[in-house]
Amino acid sequence: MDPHLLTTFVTVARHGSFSAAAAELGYTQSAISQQVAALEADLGLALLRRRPVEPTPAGRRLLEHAEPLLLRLRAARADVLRTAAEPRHLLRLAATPLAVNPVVAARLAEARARQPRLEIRLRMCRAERLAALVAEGRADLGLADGIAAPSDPLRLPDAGPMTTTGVTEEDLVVALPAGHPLAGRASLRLADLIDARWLRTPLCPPARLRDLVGEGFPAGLEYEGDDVRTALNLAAAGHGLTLLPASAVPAGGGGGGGVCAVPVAAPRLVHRVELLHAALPPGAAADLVAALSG
Amino acid sequence: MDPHLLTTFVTVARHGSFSAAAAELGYTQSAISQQVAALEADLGLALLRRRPVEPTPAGRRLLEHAEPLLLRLRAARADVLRTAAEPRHLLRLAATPLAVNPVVAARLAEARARQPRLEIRLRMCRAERLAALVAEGRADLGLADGIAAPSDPLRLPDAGPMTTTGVTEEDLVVALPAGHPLAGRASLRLADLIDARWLRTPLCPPARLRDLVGEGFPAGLEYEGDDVRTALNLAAAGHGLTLLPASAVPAGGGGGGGVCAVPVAAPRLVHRVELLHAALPPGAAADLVAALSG
DNA sequence: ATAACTTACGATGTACGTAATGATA
DNA sequence: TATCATTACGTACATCGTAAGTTAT
Repeated sequence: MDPHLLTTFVTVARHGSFSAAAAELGYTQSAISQQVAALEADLGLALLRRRPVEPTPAGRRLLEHAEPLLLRLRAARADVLRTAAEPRHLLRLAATPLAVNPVVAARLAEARARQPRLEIRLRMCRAERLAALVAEGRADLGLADGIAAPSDPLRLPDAGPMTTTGVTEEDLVVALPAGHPLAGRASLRLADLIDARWLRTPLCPPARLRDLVGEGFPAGLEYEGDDVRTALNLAAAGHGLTLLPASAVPAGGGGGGGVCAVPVAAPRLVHRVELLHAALPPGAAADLVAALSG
Repeated sequence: MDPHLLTTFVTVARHGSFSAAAAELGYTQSAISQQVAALEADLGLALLRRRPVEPTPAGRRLLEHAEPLLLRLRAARADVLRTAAEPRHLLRLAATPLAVNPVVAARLAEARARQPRLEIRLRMCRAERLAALVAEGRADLGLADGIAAPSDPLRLPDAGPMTTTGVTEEDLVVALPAGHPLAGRASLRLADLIDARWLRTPLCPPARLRDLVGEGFPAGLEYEGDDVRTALNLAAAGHGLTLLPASAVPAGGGGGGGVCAVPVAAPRLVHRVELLHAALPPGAAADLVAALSG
């Protein structure tokens, strides 16, 4: 169960090919073959069926363990290295697209006003990768957004010991095309929309949507990008509805061809932003955490 | 961050000695020295200060990560191997001393009555080790007991993905010596006992007691064993109070020199028993789980 | 026939043990 | 000075690459 072999195994399984894994990892096909063989010999059972390359049941089991295990290993390494790190004036912040709402942006501004030497590099990433990024120390702070019941924490993937703090909670709205029968309502229940078409976009993770709206919700268009205006334009054009924080939808829904934001009354849901970080590097990080936590 | 080196490092830190670690792991002193040096070189920082051998701050950090990491690694290995295991007729059960209460014992009997071929080997262990034992596959099922709010899960150490099921909940009582001023009461509040002396015993983990009773509770006698009758005898003799499940304290508190069990009315607490298991080996395990879950 | 994994084998590097050296109480 | 960790060095083993072999499409 050498992590080296585990990495190779995971890569082979992901590519479904020994040669592709070899290319990615910078080994020869032969070395990969030997490494997989060594892992199988160590465990005493076959992990991959060849030609086509696909995991056996035992292999599938191992895959479920290997990824989080390797993540924790990298996280531990990063954490130990942080104890000896230089104080940083540059903080690397990772955020999901909807996490930097007006409140968060304002608090970042306050922090920078108080600490002129503080530099911030903000980088966007998807929610699934955010926790890993922070755990591995490739970002100092993470801002994740998601949909939750009021005061409930977000369900983030477990990437080892990390601190999470609630930052903001705001109303959740459904973005409806201006001409939609429910547009203009003061609020609505998700149950009213059970047959509606939904926009599939990482802005509102499909997994979460399935929880909220039910299993077989009819899929509208799938938008793989994470630009809010694009999503709004698609919603306005009737490609499907989408759930967004109120602040992401421009006010004055009267304009022609726009979208209309209707708050979700039931179930009680909010759009929540959370700050997550591992052990903080010495320097300005602690101040920024305090500023963001409000 | 080779697990091999990590194991060595943890062992050295535990013994506070390279030579003792060498003896335990079956290496020479020299090999241990080289392994620790290799780990330090890999991370680029000192992990141990020598003579006396004790961890540096970075080393302490690494120790916090290493133990759970190695546990998860062993757990993953055990889980994968289980997928290819033979069906077992012998189930290895691990339990904390108070987990096998009358209800649990009865359910075990039912299961054995239904499945005559089923063999059970029951082994006692402390709560801290139980989760690790199950995760590593050294026990098939674990029965843990502890104190919790009604319907709340126990706070067990995280040892990787595991299923936990509530089995029983019963009243929590304070075992008081028969002559105690509060003996004979129908119920009491823990706050009434804030100045009482408590028996320190693994039967009622001191950490939990500290949560419940407050920080500086005066320590009575410390009993390192886990025999309930011994603890009751000590309580009867006035060495200190202890929290126990109602079924562990014999009824009829009138007898001379015995203990009197008084239920805890506030805070609302119960003695809870939970069943935990990883992926079940094929065979009788699933039936036993069903029987225990009731 | 060909793309893809496996096996054979030689070169390189890593890891351990023995033994000598160095440091500390 | 005795104990304990480190360093030096030789050996054994593990790992990788090249190249030949095998197998499924």
